[in-house]
Amino acid sequence: MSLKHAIMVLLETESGSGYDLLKRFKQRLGFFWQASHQQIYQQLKVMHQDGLIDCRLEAQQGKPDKKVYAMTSAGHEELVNWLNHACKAQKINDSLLVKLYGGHLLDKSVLLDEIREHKSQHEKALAIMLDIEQQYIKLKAGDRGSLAFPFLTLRRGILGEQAWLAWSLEVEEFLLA
Amino acid sequence: MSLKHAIMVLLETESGSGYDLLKRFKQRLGFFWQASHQQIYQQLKVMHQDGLIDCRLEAQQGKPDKKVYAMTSAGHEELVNWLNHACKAQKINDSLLVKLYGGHLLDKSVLLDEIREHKSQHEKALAIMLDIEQQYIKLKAGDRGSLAFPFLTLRRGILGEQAWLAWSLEVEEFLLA
DNA sequence: TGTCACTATGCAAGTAATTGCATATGGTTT
DNA sequence: AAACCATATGCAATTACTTGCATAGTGACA
Repeated sequence: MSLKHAIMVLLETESGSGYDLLKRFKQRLGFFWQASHQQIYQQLKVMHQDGLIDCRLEAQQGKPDKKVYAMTSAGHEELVNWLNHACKAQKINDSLLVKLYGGHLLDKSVLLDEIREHKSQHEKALAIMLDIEQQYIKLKAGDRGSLAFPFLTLRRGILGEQAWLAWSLEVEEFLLA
Repeated sequence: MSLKHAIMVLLETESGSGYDLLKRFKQRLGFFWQASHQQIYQQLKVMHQDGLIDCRLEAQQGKPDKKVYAMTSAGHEELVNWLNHACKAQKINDSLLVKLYGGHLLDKSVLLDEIREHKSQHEKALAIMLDIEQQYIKLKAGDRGSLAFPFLTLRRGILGEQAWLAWSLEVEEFLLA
């Protein structure tokens, strides 16, 4: 399980509440990792119990109270340890492909609709990523420093989306032929 | 959940035991779906209880008995129904990218090792897929018929692996710079 | 004035997947 | 003879994730 470690990578840079982390998660890791609010809150609770993170209550005006979490040294140690051990090859369970594999069982038009919807989702995602990429490229060399690693993950997102798009086009052509 | 449906897509074409299905799964869907033997046996049990598949005991010589499963009409109906409903966008939780995102926390050489290992895994997977692609391409048009849809999923595998490789090279260059 | 979105957190129940173990035979390798 | 691989199936415990619900204040919009 490494949702735990994904959260720690974010907390390592900056402390934050569950809600903060949820947003940062979607903005920064969302291109290659998805997690729901329940998952994050549950994990934070467990991690706190395990002493990997500290928790401090913070009262706010006009808004509900926050629980602000911060890494402990035990957490930092665990994270660095995890980072230094090889991770297993990625698991990709894609139901669209299962569907396509059994494509002879359904109507071409149904498939075509789904592929087009799929394509449009990937187009949108790609547009957003290319935009972020442009922002990064415009930065002066000196300002890029700490963003270099996140940028590499963004590149992965871009190349991944482009591959999806190229494939969607092949499938579309096949279905129309 | 669609491991159930992935299994049904396979059973739809041909009946088989859990063990058979496990092998077919790895050969045919393994490029985009991974499942362990426990998962498959458990699913088959549940699907049988739910009346989606039949089960027939088959004695064998020199080998353990088999449980041969086959689709029921209820199963077929459920499958076609699932195929006709849009599926949710794919979830991709990739720990290598989490690691890279926090790359400043570890030694470049450790990262480099992991990326190279990653690259080599994708190279191997790509080689296998390209090989299968060649076999398909060599077939005469008449023999391709039922393989057209599986071929499209193979293409997805190929494009996906190529994207991983291109990205690995970018990362490698960055780490060496 | 009702509805919607945003901030902020959580429980409870159920489903799905992983990890580790267990059994049993036959054939091949060392 | 021991080790290992392939065939063939499964349980039990734990971990991870999903689904649905619940609370509660603020600000904007129509």
